[in-house]
Amino acid sequence: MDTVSLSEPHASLRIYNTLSKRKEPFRTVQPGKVGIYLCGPTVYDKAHIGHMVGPVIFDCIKRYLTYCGYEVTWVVNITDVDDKLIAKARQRDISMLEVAQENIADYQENLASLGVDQINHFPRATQCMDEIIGLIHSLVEQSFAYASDGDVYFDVTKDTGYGKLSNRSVSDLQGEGGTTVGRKQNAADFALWKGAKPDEPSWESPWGKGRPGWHIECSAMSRRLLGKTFDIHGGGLDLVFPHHENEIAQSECCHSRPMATYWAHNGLLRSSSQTGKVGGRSKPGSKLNKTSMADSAANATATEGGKMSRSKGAGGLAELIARQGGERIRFFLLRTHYRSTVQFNEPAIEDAGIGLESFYRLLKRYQRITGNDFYDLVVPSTRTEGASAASDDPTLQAASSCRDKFLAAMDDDFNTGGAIGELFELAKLINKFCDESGLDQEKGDPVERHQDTAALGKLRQLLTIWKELAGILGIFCQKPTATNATSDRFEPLMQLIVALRATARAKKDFATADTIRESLTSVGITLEDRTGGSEWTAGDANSIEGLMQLLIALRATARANKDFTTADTIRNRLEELGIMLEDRPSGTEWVQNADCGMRIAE
RNA sequence: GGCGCCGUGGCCAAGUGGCUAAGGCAUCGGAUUGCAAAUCCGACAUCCCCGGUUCGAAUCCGGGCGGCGCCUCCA
Repeated sequence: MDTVSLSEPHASLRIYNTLSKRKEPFRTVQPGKVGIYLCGPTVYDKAHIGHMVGPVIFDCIKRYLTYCGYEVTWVVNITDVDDKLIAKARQRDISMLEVAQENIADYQENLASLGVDQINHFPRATQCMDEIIGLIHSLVEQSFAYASDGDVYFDVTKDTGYGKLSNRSVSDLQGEGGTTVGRKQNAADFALWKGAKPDEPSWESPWGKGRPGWHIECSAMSRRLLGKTFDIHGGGLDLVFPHHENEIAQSECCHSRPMATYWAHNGLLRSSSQTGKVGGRSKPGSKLNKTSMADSAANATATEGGKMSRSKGAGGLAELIARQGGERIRFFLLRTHYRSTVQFNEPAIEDAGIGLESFYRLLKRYQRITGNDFYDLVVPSTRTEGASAASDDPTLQAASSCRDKFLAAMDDDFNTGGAIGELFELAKLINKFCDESGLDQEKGDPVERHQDTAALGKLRQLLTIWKELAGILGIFCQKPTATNATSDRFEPLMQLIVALRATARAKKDFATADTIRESLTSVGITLEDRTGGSEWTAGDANSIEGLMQLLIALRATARANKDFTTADTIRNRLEELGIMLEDRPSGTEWVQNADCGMRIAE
């Protein structure tokens, strides 16, 4: 086999290679360019969370390589022809194409939800038939493959390197057979082309009508989009054998060149019992828990333990994302090194979400102090650009050290878990800086405000570093869109409640103030008193009813205390929002005008 | 049976030969707060067991115990 000369190694980046079973310095086929091929799904059914592990880590890998100055092309293939697709199409009485189309849409929506947006090409097997047939033809011509009764098989005995990826020998594999044993010359031979059975989707070929074997599409599509030799080939650990072993056999025998320099395999997800606790406090009166319970039937597979797979009924990724949010799931997956097995369960995702929330509070703090939006910060897009000049400021020095450690972790085979540790460290550093510089305090004195200018500049620098690093992981890149359908009502109601509470606090009526806060807590809203006023966390769809009940109760108390000013304030403010209160003997009910008197409450 | 992976505090999880074993969650103290929340400070592990190599090991080697993956479709 010909050798391919590679670029000089990157100064610090190392990647684990399944082929050599060790970490290697990173070199590329073409200087400054990287080609990545990741094996995507067979789209016979909806995606499950296991399908997201590879895309999420490779999304980070591409971001990181780009950040390191490489021009990266990333391909994720889609297998849209296979036995299971055919079976599914028959079962549903639609075409194979339709089955594929549906599940591709599902897959891509899920990717988008997890922030995976770096993929350049999604080639589909059915759209690459010419390349596939050409490749098989070449293998037959070179005697690496043989036609047999409408099928074409790859002859593993002709490939001297066969088994090098998965560390097996051809003789080890000769015990196997399978249903096609009669047509094969060796038990370990595998199909490149399968002759069509009646009523199966098929394509014309020199060997008659048929369809490609599973492995050949990847050899064909990677060659078309990335060349005969490209840099990184990825996929789940379960694809090492036979899929990737066979890809190597096909491509390398055909081209007499290495197929890929690095073979990177992500660990598999395991579902584990939901009863197994993974830290994480449950919020008081949390609606999260309620939802988890309600959906526990849908997650039956997650309670069984063992490997995730569609054949075991795993699925419902879209529902999981709806429940947990894509960012949490992404963050959850990145907490663990990509080659490790991840125990997957919802409490663990919620646990990851708690950490994420502390980051959001930091961003909010930045906004509160500076009046600027964190998402407007412009960050360095490359590693060299981000390298800060030496500073004698201890805080900036410490931040720079966090950045160095973060990058060192990423350099070490994309250790996102270690990198996230540094993100937490940096966040703590920034919070501490805010605490110590007293930036949260309101300054009336112009002299003090002037002193703050330097501190504010420093704060901006610190957040910029934080955003730069978070961006490598693909988190906190863009402002989350407020999706709360109730937010139109929610904000004004909260403002009213908080104003009522502020009045109570001003009058040292702490009993009322505390009642209000506790009531909000039980509806899932946390109130935080700041120097400039109270802040609150977003509620969910059910919060509105809770807020209304709280207001009704507050008004009732005020009326009982003959505090008609407060009672009327509540009613009048609500009226301005188009909400009418109706006092009935059975209690007060509320009606939303906008909905033509349709009662929302019970 | 063949090939391979893993076992770090209550839980999750970095670290793979040498400063005080990252970080997150949880817990317990303290600062702060009207009280909280948030934030900060502090406390909390000698790394499954045994043996070996070494001046020195969680980190290397051997053995054991335990968990898991692939060898059939699978990310």
